[in-house]
Amino acid sequence: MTERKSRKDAARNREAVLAAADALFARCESPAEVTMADVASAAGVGKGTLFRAFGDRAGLLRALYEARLEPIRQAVEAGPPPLGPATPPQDRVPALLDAVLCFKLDNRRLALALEESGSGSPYQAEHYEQWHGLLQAMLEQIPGLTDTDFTAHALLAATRADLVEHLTGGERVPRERMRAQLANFATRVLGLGPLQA
Amino acid sequence: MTERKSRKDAARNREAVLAAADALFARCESPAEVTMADVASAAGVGKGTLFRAFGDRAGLLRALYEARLEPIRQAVEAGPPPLGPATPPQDRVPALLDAVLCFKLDNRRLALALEESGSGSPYQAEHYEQWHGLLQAMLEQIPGLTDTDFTAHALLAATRADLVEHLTGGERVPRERMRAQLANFATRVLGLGPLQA
DNA sequence: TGACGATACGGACCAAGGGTCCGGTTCGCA
DNA sequence: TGCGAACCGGACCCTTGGTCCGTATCGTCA
Repeated sequence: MTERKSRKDAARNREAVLAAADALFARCESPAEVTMADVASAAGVGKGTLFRAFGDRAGLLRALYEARLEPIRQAVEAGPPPLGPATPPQDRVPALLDAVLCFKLDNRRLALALEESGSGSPYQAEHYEQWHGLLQAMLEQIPGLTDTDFTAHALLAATRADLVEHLTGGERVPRERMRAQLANFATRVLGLGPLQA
Repeated sequence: MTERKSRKDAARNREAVLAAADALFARCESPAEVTMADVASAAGVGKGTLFRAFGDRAGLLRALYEARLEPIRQAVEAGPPPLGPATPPQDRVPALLDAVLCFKLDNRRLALALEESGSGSPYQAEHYEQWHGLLQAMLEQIPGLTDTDFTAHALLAATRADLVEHLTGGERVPRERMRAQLANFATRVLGLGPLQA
């Protein structure tokens, strides 16, 4: 491990900040109304501590996001089917998209905060690169598909946090229905046989 | 006309502000680095004037966007094929998507500014509602398609400004290639016959 | 044309929030 | 137990969106 041991008060504070931020983003309506000062005071910590630990607001969001994302990443990299690597692409692509969608559904506020307030476009984020790369590699193995780079982007775009938020919050689309619609859409894009209702 | 006559200095200033903002957003790298004060001074106008004319930053962006969008809207509502209403849906859907994509390509910075800095999600914007509604109505007329609401969202998501920006700016995808890829993607989603390279 | 009410102008001003700084404290190792 | 390093935290700074009000301009009516 290259990680230098840190003082335990520092580690404790880092955890406190993560927990507090998590709670605040979950509680609040719009991520914009959670200020860094709020997070600091909720964690019982000074702003200096917060910024030293995470660099800036985007850093805090990223750290939270990555922590939440870890289980899914594990399941994708070395888990059981249909997410794991042993699954044929035709089934794994929809499974991956479904996992991403469910993640966004379960972490609406957080994903929203990261995508909108995160410095620059979400396309520069490391985890996006990973999802896109993986998805593209899977698409590449499906015969008859071209433009896998663009197709991967387009499929992932259907799971954008603000779209998900709009569908659930504004149009009141239930979770299961949305998952079915995305699966249907993916199936159609993959061009697998005649789609059924 | 319900529009009350305004004083001509007001009208002149409004135009000056629009022109200045247009130029600034086109010139600058990221829309975030164009401040309201910049726009005001570039237009030779005070901040008060600017805010009275447009309400807030989002209002200015919207006004600019709408002005740019007008020609396309016209072409869609009552123009020649393939954009006009006389075109069969199978051809009109790709045409519409292509038009939207070209618009985003031609107005990258502006669209980016509106989508990211525009108050709230871009899904609350009036023009998005219009595009989505129109697209959905067209999809509805294509036999064999279900989930037209979601499908319309997903197709439009493939033309999001930050994705377009990422593809052109980061991945250096040429304009024509991108248009072809989107057309291909749309075709596949519409489920029309076997797709060719 | 002169005067007057209404409207617009514009820059000083305000508030909020992200990010920085540094004196004081705590930690952990010898 | 002593000491240097690391950390703490809140006061402070600065940018930026947005407001306010005294002043200038417009347009109309006599």
